[in-house]
Amino acid sequence: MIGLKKISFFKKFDDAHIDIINSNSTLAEYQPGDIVYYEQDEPKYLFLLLDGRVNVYKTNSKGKQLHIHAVEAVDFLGEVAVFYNMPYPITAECATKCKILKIDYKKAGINFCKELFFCKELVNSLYKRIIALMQVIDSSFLTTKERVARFILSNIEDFNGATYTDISKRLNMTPETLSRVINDFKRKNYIDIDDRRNITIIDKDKLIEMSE
Amino acid sequence: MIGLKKISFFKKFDDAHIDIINSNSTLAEYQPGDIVYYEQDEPKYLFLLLDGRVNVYKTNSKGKQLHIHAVEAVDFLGEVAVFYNMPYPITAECATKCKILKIDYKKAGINFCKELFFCKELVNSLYKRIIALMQVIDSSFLTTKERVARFILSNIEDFNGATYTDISKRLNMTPETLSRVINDFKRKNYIDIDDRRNITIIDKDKLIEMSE
DNA sequence: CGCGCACTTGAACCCCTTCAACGGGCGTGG
DNA sequence: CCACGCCCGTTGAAGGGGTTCAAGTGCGCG
Repeated sequence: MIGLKKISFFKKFDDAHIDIINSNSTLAEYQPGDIVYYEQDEPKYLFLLLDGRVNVYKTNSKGKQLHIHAVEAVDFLGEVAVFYNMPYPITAECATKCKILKIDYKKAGINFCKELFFCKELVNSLYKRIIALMQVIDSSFLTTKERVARFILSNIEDFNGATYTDISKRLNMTPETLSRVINDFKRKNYIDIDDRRNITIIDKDKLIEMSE
Repeated sequence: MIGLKKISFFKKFDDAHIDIINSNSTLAEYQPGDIVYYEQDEPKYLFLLLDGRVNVYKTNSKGKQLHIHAVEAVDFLGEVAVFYNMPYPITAECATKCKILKIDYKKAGINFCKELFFCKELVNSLYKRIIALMQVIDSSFLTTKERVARFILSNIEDFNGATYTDISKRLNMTPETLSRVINDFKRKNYIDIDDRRNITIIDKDKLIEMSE
């Protein structure tokens, strides 16, 4: 029995609903790199990411990946597929250790849209997806330098502990390109990198200018 | 007074609601090329496209446009901005003559999310946006040849009367590139083009193979 | 007839990827 | 403790897909 009541999302559910969900759900632990679901799979579960971070990306027929965004707990996963009865449109891969509630929504027989409060949550969730997709499209306009500048300005802490290879995936470019851009910024004194490869911003204005 | 009752979307509204919307709306006629709203504008109206087709695209700081999709009547326009109180994320431009209902949603004081049936419509609308955005992202994987092949296979009728310049915008490529690809397909006998520049498919299998 | 617009075609260019070679750090096993 | 392998980052060189620029060409229409 999982304490669903503690999750803000479920606060408005009455006990009967929570029981139904509880009795049709399993809590799973995932390791970094584990796949929650693959693009094209038929939806089986509605996932609720309770702890951790999951990367969501699309893969084309040639195996190339396009990173869309990182889903942070607590949030849904796979809700678009589930509610529209279509194959999962993307692949979801754990970036960290994750705790995920797998809701067998068919067994649970929940018609979420019957409940206004749930419908509202669904709207919120879809809205977040739209914003993420818009950002991907926005950044598809940008050159690699612009994307990196933007990333440094808004996600500098993400460089801690992460490899360039990981970051380059999030930025949809090759590690080589990321390396070249970063070293170019360093050479131009926009940023500095210490021994432990932590980045500090030296010339914020230049970076802002650069980021568009 | 506009016959809102006739529009399927409003069928479930009671008369009081319809009156409120009616008395806070104006019906506007647009010509091809007219802008319904610009990216970054503060939302003023919720638009309901009653007749015609509207192209929706993003523009970057260098003026380059990325076509996202074509909205066909009857559908909302601007609902993401309106419901989330953010600037319009895209630009909407009429492709044909259009009839659009401009709802002054603030004056009307409608809290759409209070009504379950409306909330459901909103979910549907957001869902459509997500699908369109996913398709844009999907096609960003493809080469120009793949995109053109796909377009010929699924939108061949759209070549009638349209210029290559228009089509190239929808496909997010330059007219030069479209011309080169089309003529390449013709040279290889995948398609044929008559005097009036109507396209017929000769080798459908090759096109399918080509489209990925 | 002449003008404008759309399409065509070639050539240069650009941005990024790909490929390849190399170096350095770190853990593991001998 | 050293040796080895591996992964990650770096750097250069080549290549590719598409855009841009520029110079035609052809057609419709006043």
